[in-house]
Amino acid sequence: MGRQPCCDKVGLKKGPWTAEEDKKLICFILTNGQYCWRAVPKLAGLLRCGKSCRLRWTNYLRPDLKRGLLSEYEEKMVIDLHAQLGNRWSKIASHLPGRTDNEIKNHWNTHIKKKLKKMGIDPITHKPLPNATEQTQNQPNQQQLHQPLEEEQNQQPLQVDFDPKVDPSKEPEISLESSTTSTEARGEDQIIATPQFDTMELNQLVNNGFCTDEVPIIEPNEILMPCAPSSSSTSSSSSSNSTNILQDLQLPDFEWCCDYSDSSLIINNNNHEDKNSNNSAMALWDDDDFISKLNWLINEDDDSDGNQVFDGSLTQFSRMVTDSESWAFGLF
DNA sequence: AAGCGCATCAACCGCGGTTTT
DNA sequence: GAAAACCGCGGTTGATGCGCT
Repeated sequence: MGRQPCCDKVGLKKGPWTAEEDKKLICFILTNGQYCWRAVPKLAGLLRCGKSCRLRWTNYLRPDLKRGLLSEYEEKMVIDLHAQLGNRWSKIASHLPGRTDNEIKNHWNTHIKKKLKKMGIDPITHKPLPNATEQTQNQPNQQQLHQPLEEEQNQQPLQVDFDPKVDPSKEPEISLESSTTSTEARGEDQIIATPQFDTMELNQLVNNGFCTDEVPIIEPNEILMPCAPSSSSTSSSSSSNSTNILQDLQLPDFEWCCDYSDSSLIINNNNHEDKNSNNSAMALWDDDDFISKLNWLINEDDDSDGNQVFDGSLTQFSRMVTDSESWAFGLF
């Protein structure tokens, strides 16, 4: 005999998640962390399968998600990584903090594919389309941009280090020299997350194929959003467009951080002096007022079935998670 | 204002590899 | 070792929104 089924699929809810479901899932993960997914629906009081919960969390509710269109640089990264990895969206996503495989996949299919085709580039092979040679004469040599995987891997690629200490408002510097100081873990799928073309080609690509008017740039520094109630925050016009719902709530300053090395999710209070230090540093909560507010937010509208009474102080949880839009809809 | 078509993206489905019994 | 469930991934779908006529 094998295992017992994780859940009885009869009677499970499908389709779009409601704010209430989001809230339940968030509360559960707040209290338990990312737990065995098959147990989550039952324990969280959700009529969903664990798979659906995991998907909802990873693609939508995770607080470290960066919402909004991909920036130019992210698009370039995606294109280059796709040239190296193909449709391995999760691997590509792992090089783009705050982005999910689903998001990248969607963006590829809806935006990048079209742009590449428009440029006369085959989005699958990353080579000029056969019938587009004329069109590509004015374009950068795409075979230079994206060489076949085997060739690329035998070369010392250009390299971009995602160093959190580097001013995030600037795009990562592209080194034209090979480097052995990559900060990323070396693994089987280690890909130097670097566009395989030089800066001139990059500029050509940007100027010829990527209209900056089309893609609002989200700078890396917007991943970690300073949440001081900004007088001119354009994102405050709509909660649904907000990068972080807590901005909308105008709670005390903090920023979401994420230690991508082990996927730990943390909240980093913006008041900390060391906020620019390595993201892997576990931030502590020292704003009792903020904590009490969050406690109140969660407890204020507790589930009537009592499954998710969030009766502990948030300070006891090392991994804090929350969501943007669902908080807006679910808690208010 | 209504109808239509297109674009977007959240969510589902199915598969393959891994883990557990 | 086999069987069955779990998990994660990639492909696809369908609901919704938006722009155009």
